[in-house]
Amino acid sequence: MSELRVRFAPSPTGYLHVGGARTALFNWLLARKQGGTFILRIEDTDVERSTKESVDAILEGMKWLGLEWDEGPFYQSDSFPLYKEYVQKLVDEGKAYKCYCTSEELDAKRNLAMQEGRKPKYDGTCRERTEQPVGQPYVIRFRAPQGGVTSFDDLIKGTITFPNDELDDLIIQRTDGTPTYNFCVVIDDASMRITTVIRGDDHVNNTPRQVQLYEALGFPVPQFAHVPMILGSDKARLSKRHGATSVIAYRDMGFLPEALNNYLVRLGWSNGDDEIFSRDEMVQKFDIHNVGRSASVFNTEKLLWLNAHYIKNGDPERLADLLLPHLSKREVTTLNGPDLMAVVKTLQERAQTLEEMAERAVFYYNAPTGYDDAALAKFDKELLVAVLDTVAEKLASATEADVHGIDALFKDVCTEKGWKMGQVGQPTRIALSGGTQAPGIGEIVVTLGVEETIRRIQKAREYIAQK
RNA sequence: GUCCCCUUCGUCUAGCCCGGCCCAGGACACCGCCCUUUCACGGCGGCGACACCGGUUCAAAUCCGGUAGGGGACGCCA
Repeated sequence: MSELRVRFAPSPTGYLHVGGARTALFNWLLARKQGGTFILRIEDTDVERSTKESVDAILEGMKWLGLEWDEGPFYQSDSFPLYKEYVQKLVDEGKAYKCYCTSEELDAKRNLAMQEGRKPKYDGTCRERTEQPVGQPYVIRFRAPQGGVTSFDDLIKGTITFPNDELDDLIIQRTDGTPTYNFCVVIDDASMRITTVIRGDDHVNNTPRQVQLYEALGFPVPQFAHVPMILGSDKARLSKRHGATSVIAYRDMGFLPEALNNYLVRLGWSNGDDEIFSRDEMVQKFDIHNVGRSASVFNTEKLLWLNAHYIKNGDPERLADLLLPHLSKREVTTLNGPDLMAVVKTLQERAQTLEEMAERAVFYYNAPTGYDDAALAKFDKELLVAVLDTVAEKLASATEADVHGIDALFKDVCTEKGWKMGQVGQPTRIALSGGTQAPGIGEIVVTLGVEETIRRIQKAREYIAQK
């Protein structure tokens, strides 16, 4: 067990999105790789926007991806007394002070500064104030060091330095007495003894403030690793407008968790030219130093390719289980039809998602109620009838019931009657599935069973004869 | 506006730290061919990038400087 302690700290204001999932994955990976501890912490200091539903959605997403945490979930809202204590400590030491400026005044000053092209930072009105108004609402601000620089060594981006003059006295406690984000993270990361903070790129600018806080509080400063953003196809920050961003939405669209994990880990991180990683390989090969410095675009095409790969190589039994909800969504019941595992096997090489697989599996359970007339029109009516009759007849007396045997049977029909395989296979396929996009004839017949096959062929024959 | 970060094929990336093996490799997508009873799978091939400008050097994708473009932050949100 190493001393490494990392955490994933989402704020419960929505579902778990792919960006957060990747951050969580990197944390998890590093913890597993180094035998460290992965902690889940819910950052719900914003009582207004945090919801129980969001917490549940996030946990559901994490579990689906298999990112099991070792400690937590901890809730920041449970630590309010702790934060208060530290705020008081800073005030007592003169490292924080009360500020009576109202939000309105602050907004006005900010806007003015922006207009005049200045940095919209707090002007320090209350920093050196001596008289303390009684009964007036106030916030508490951190007395940030002036002059000099604050810098830190980012595991991904290298050394990053900020002039202290760019930083202002941030609010650490609101008018209502609740603590703010930048303060809470520091207290939490310190008290949870986090050694490495892996988080989104968008936090880089918060880091120097936090470093100052660590130092003011006398806590050791952890290491930081800021992972680049995930962008949409237009290179703008990924949002709903680019399509699905929720991890659970991907599950519902028929993606496998291993595919999403594999996709996400390759977004920003690489191990030479490797593309496919099992969980174990990921853990074994992951190295935070191989995470790229630039943002990457989320590309569904590649995710689809990976998903198809994992479907193709997946365990049919497990896939069958996972397929169930997608079938019931289509009101398909597998009770009176072929074995679902057998069905899955015929579809593994033909589906990119479980949704697609379910769609393609429907005909196995619900006999076609209509046929692809356009496809049928390519053959003479007489030929169709003759083919279906012959096939049904042959099948009725068939002794072989495996795929090879059935395929051989169709070949025999062709040689005996002088037909081409296309003239026999295609009509039969349409008779059995209703359309032209289906698994191999032998596979369908064996999966469906000879009896049901003959029934369907006869039904199609009737349909064609009556036209 | 200010600060911080980023910039290799359409996309994900290797290479960059430790210049030459790179007129830049892999993958997805796309195009073509092959396989084939459909749809797929698979195989083979093709298209396609070092943002730009200077400098250092015998030699630069790799080092240095600048420019441009993009992203992020600037909240009593996290």
